[in-house]
Amino acid sequence: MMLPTGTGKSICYQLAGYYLEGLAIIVSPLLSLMQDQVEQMKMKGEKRVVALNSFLSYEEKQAVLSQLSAYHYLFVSPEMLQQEQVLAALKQQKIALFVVDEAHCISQWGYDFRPDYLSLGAVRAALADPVTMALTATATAAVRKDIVTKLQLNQDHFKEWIYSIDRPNIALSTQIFQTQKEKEAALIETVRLQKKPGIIYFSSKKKAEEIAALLAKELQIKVAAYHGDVEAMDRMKLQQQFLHDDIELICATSAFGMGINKGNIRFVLHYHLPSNIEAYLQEIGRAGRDGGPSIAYLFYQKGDEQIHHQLRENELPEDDLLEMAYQNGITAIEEQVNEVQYRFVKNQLNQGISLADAKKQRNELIGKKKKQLNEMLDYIQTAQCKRAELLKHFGEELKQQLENCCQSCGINLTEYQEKERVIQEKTQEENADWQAYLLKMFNLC
DNA sequence: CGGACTGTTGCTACCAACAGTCCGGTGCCGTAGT
Repeated sequence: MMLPTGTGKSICYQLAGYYLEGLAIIVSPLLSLMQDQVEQMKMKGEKRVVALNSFLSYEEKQAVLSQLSAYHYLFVSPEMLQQEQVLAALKQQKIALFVVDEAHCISQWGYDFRPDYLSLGAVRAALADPVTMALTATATAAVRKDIVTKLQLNQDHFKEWIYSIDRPNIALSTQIFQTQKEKEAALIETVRLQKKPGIIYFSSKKKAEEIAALLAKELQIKVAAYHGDVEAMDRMKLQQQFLHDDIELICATSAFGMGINKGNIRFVLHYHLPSNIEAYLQEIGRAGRDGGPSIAYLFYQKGDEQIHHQLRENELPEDDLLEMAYQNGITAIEEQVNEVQYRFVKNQLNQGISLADAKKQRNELIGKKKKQLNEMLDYIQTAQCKRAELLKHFGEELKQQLENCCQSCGINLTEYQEKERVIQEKTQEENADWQAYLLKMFNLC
């Protein structure tokens, strides 16, 4: 099922699981998503729900596994399903429903970053081919086909529910800059005028931190940086603060997003371009969930794509490393490769793939990523309607002409901007408020 | 890969031209050590 976030993806498996006999397994990509879901379901009165993950101690995990029949919903990561003990315990149960949430992860992460996503098909087979539901908000036709194949769904017995990816209330702005200075100046000006809250996306953790500090200083707004190096506890806090409008702006890498359910995000700005169009759509799709007028800005400067070239080249092992691993075993290259490279080689070896095929698969994957980045660059450059381009990528056609559509069709920016006078009054008022509050707290007035 | 930044050279007094260096994402798991 492909349907936009906020339209009730969770209820699809919750309701089905409720009426079916047996256990519903929900595969989820993030621990925080699992915890959220479990908490929400418990709050609504469903107690037979548990998340089996590394938050549990050894004893707790054993306890869950030994009394699986007491549960109706089980949240797990794809990695957890690879553990023999877990799979063995699940095999003893009647599986009512096998759900893959955020199913685009299969295609997006399975080939390198999180290979256990590709083994979900084997898990399904081991569980005697249970009824399966794959859910996502953004997947191209190719990705959907990949999901069906990798999950080993019966080609004749599956049905797709596909909804439009178009978000008419999000205007699509793209701007091209000659130097970094120009881009930064435009960023400050845009953020100053733009209605908040908002998210700014970066391809670099360092840049996210840097700009967060700059904006805090220049505009005196409540802003925080969010990326993979931020501690889990701090991440949770930031999410909560953002959710409650205590923080009005987040400077983030792609780490920020999944599971962010906030209605009033008024803009998403890309300081760096994302690595592909689907990622772009996912990221801008976090704006305007409440249906209110929102805008996506994409700032591009020639050369910005180099980050992605470099990341891609470092991601997978070169020929010499592959050859060494195939000759002398995986341990021979352990010291020279990163975790993702190591796992890629290990997987190829474990699956008995030949050296020539391993090289071929690596090259195909790199080629696919190059193509995806080029599509992103084409989108930035095109003088055609941006919305029509995005829709075309997902096999859709633009049906209606919008008033505020995109850079090519024209956007009336004032629709999305604060009136500066109002901001200043508000800030002064807020300042007075917290100062008075502090004084009162310390009994100074 | 190519822009941004830093340091050196070269010619001559303040700075232009060039060479060299650096950058750079996403999460699960188990285990060891603090």
